[in-house]
Amino acid sequence: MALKRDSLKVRQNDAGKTVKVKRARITQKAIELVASELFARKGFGATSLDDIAESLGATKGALYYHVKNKEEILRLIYLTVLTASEEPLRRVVETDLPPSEKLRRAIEHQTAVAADRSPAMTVFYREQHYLTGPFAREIILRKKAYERYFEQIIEEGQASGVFQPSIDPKIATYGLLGMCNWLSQWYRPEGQYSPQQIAAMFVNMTCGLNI
Amino acid sequence: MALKRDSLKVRQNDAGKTVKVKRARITQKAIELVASELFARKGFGATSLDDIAESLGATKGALYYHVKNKEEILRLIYLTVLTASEEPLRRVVETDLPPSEKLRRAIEHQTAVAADRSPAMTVFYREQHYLTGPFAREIILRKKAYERYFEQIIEEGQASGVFQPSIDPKIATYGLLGMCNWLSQWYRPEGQYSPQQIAAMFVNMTCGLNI
DNA sequence: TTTATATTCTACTATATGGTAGAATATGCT
DNA sequence: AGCATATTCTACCATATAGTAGAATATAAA
Repeated sequence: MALKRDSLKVRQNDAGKTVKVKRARITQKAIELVASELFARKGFGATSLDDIAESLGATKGALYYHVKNKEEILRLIYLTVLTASEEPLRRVVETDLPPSEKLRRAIEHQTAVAADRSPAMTVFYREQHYLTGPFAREIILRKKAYERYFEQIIEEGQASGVFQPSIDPKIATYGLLGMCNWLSQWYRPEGQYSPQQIAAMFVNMTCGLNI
Repeated sequence: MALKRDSLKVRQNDAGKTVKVKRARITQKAIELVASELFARKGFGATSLDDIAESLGATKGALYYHVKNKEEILRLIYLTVLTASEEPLRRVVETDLPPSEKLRRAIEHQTAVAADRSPAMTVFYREQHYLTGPFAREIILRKKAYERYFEQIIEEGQASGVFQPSIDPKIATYGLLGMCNWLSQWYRPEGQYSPQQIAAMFVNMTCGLNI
């Protein structure tokens, strides 16, 4: 079922000379990207390693030169999403901006991540139960820590009297994250609004947090 | 691996008489409930029919007397969630209440559904890609129709001048549904707040929709 | 008790798939 | 060119599991 790749054939180049084209080489990143899309579309369990290999124009055996097993591919996706998420949010929290502005930026950031890592995000919030061992525990902890950033911003706003004190910061965090992360269920890049525009509407919707 | 069920043995009843105990009978609903929990915890793809049968104290063969195949179990779950969701929301939309009150009730309803059908909801928003054929298409349509209810409420509120006109009703709907449905990722019945309390906080958060 | 029906169990098949070993091929260096 | 290394391919194994057939057992009615 593996595709016969052009790259294995001898081709004519621009000058008409026959040259052996470099074999299209597989990389970990390529595996991760292709897998993200397949996992998002068909699910981790329903995507076979043969599927992934075929999408890369290679065979299953080649995959195992770059990754230890199927779960490692999933691990790569989780690490990518976390890496893209954590740092920027941490920086927002550590600025001196007023809480409402911090929250605005946090929402913008979360929306942006959900939008442009769309397939990876879909996987991130859907296939966690396939992770096992220490890595699974690590993800749980890092997700909790990530939520804490949002909670901090909200607590700060409540302490300085600009956010409603009647809303539990944890619940508010879940609400905001749900709103933003849900993008992975509906967002399409070709849609009417940019992630920034969507984030702006979300901010407007939730200015109910302000007093 | 199948459990030997007590119900197959001859027991002594309270009066000391030996009686044949009724065999614990499997029903479609029992299969659906057990499967909901297993699917939510391990995923549809990673849950085998043997797993489900074992949780019911039966064998796989018995399952096939009540359902046609594995996908039908998933279909049952989807139908249950939709049945529990659609009607009450439709009634809210069709009342004469002011839009802001309609929206409050809609949020309350959505939160309640997400909370007390928790495993089923997890499955509902995670395993849709395992549905095939006409049923898959039906689900897509009914989900869209469901979103339309929310959009209607928001449009109505904007038309009567009580909701901000700058927010696209579709985006607002996605935001609100995301907020509520995200409960399936974190809600635990033994937690600090009731679904009603959570819904009240969500309503407060999003009163930014009001002018 | 007998009989018909409903329900479950046992044992099996066919298939898909994660993973592996070693051969084959490409690549880059000397 | 020749060699060592990196990378991919082919062919295979072992296992899990959806689904099936028919025997076995329970249930209810007469």
